[in-house]
Amino acid sequence: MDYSSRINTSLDLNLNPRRLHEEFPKKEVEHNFFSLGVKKSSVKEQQSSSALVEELKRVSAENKKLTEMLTEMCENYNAMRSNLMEYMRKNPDKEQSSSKKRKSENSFNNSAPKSMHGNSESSSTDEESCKKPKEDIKTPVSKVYVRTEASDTSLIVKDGYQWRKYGQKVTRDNPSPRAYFKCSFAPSCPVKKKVQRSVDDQSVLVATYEGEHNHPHPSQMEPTAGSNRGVTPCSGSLSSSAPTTVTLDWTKSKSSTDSKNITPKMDAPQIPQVLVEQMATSLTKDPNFRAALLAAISGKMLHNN
DNA sequence: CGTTTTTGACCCGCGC
DNA sequence: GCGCGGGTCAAAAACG
Repeated sequence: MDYSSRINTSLDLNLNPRRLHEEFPKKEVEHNFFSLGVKKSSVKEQQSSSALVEELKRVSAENKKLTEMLTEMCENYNAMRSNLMEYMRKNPDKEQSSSKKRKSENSFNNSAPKSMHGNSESSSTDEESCKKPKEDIKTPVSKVYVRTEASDTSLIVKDGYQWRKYGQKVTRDNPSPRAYFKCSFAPSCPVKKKVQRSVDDQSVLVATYEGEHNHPHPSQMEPTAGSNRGVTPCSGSLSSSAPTTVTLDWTKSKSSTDSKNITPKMDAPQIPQVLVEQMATSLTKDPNFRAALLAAISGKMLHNN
């Protein structure tokens, strides 16, 4: 796998034009890269590191922009879903006949908005919320679609929590096995997770979360600046509505040196702006993230050389 | 040696 | 009541 060719720190969000190459003469970067381990302080190196800080700021801004886009997208999705609900209410007999419990795994394809294509989109199964009112109130269900390498056979979805596998089954409607996990971070945590490959796209893992964590997120246990309560954002507000769905594409971050430390956790579609900024801040403060970023930037530049 | 994973057995709800 | 299928249990194996 070509490590450096896959990492592009710019997400082309039109935040800033790519001015990296103008600011970094290649030799200087190379010098900076190879002298990372050796404590040397030259004027050039300081310039390079300040440029790196600039780059870091740019990436942080992009990250912020991304989360804003995600929030906006989720809002659009919610609006679309409510439209769909309204439509289904007006045309009840058209949709009702096929609502069976065992079709719930497949149904996201049928109810997905037609304007989207590919498999990076996600939609909730409205029928789930309609068919199981009791359970929805008690145990909120959310779905996360994770794109992985197709060759990767492990049903592991890194979401920052600690899971213990307690079962695996081959279900009727999907040839790939479904794995059952319990949250093992706290003994009393009731959250369960089911992970199964998508029928349509074997490279997509479908993780279904049931319940709410009754403990802080492990990554937020460490002393960071005033994290309010340190609980997974917004999960409580979703308990009575349809299952939440989020799509993540982790295939690109997989080559990162320490991607598990920056695992995105997106249980909720609507992320408060304060939280977004906290996430961005904590990312930029994380030494592991900085090191990984540094390696990625340096690797890309060396590759371009 | 403690923890986690594997996997067959078992339980339970649902449809016929 | 019976069979089917999803979900869970628990003993054994694997792992660190």
